[in-house]
Amino acid sequence: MTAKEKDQQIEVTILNAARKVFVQKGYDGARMQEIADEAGINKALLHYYFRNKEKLFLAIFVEALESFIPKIGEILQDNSSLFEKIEKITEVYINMLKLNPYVPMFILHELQNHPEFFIDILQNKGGIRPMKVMEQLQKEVNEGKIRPVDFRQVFVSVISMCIFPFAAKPLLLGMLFNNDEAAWDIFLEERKKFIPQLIKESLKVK
Amino acid sequence: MTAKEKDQQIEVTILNAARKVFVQKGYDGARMQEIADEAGINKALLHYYFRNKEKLFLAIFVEALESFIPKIGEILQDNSSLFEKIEKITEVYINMLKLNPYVPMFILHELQNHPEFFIDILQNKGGIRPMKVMEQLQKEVNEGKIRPVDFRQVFVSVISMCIFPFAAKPLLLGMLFNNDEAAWDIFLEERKKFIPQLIKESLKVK
DNA sequence: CATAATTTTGACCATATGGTTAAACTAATT
DNA sequence: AATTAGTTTAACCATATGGTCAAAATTATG
Repeated sequence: MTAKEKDQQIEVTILNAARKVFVQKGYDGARMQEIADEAGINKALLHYYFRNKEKLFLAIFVEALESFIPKIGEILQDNSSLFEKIEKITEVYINMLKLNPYVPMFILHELQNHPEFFIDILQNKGGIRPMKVMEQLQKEVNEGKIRPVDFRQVFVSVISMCIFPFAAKPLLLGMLFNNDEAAWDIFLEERKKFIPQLIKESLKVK
Repeated sequence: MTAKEKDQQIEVTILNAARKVFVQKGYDGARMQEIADEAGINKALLHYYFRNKEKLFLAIFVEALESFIPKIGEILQDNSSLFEKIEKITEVYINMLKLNPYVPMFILHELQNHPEFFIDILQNKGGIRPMKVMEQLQKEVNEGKIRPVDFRQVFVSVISMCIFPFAAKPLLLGMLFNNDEAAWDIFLEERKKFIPQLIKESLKVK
């Protein structure tokens, strides 16, 4: 391994450690020492690679934002039908959330808690262009296939139904699933079908 | 004002200050000094009334949990019909969230972040008994009025659609509302009708 | 009014934490 | 091999923070 390769390798190691700690504990709860330990290096070296806590945090936060937000944008823009898009979003997001259940809460918590950081970031990474889907929806309304409805209400509902259960898992697992993780997994799998069906059955004019 | 009254008064003042700071910044981000300042007292006095940060935090957290969770329980238990219950939950929760938009995120964040605190609390405060509604739903299914459906999916969906928009407000406001707060308020008001209608139209067998 | 009990305060303490520095070590370059 | 540039470390620093304490101020009690 050349020096440069090793250099990049350690940077990746640091980012992995930082991601783990920041996402789980948030900016305020995260400790540079813990990140260093997790990465198997000492604190000074951590500061050598990322000048300070804020810079390191921002790297993780932007990465998280980039991995979660634009994916919706892509799907909304593609050529599939309205309901296919809802199915895709549900499927893609629930799968993503099963792998990274804490990321959305992390994003939302930091967004509320440290807005200073983000005024500019959101301008670039936080945008989606819903024009295309809105036209698709309007067309289906005009054709009498679905009832008139505010696109934003539908959109926010789909996203909410996908993401929120992961945030509320600690509560829901006790309340509705007797702390049975397997039942929870089944619930999530069924949810991939339930959400699109809920929307479809509700909007379709029959 | 007698001494006892003043005593209680200052305790309330402290709790108000603590609520504000903890809910906004979370346990890790909150500073005892800031709470003292907010309450207009000094730090030593704060420790005189609430021995330490954890005790003070717990008072606020339990209060938040008690004000948010049992309210669903009540509605689910009362004598109104299934759809009336969904309407009530939506109405009550969105109103409550308009007044306390940060509370649910606060609860969920701390629940993930400091589970040590909560193992026992949840046993008492985190329970709801969905038996009654489940029977109501089952009855309507048996009578052929609504299609067969997992109660938990419906319940989680309603809660998600109510709460999540408040958590995601910083993102949504920019993405869908051009940072227009008035438009956001209208959106929330319309949501009180949209959510029950979505469920109703979807479940009703026509 | 005098004494006891309670409440409030400023000064203080121990520790945790983000960050720095100078020296040691390693690897590339000549 | 010698020099240089880049990497890693241990020791340190300044500050923030939760928490304490003894004295002062206030309030209740005999």
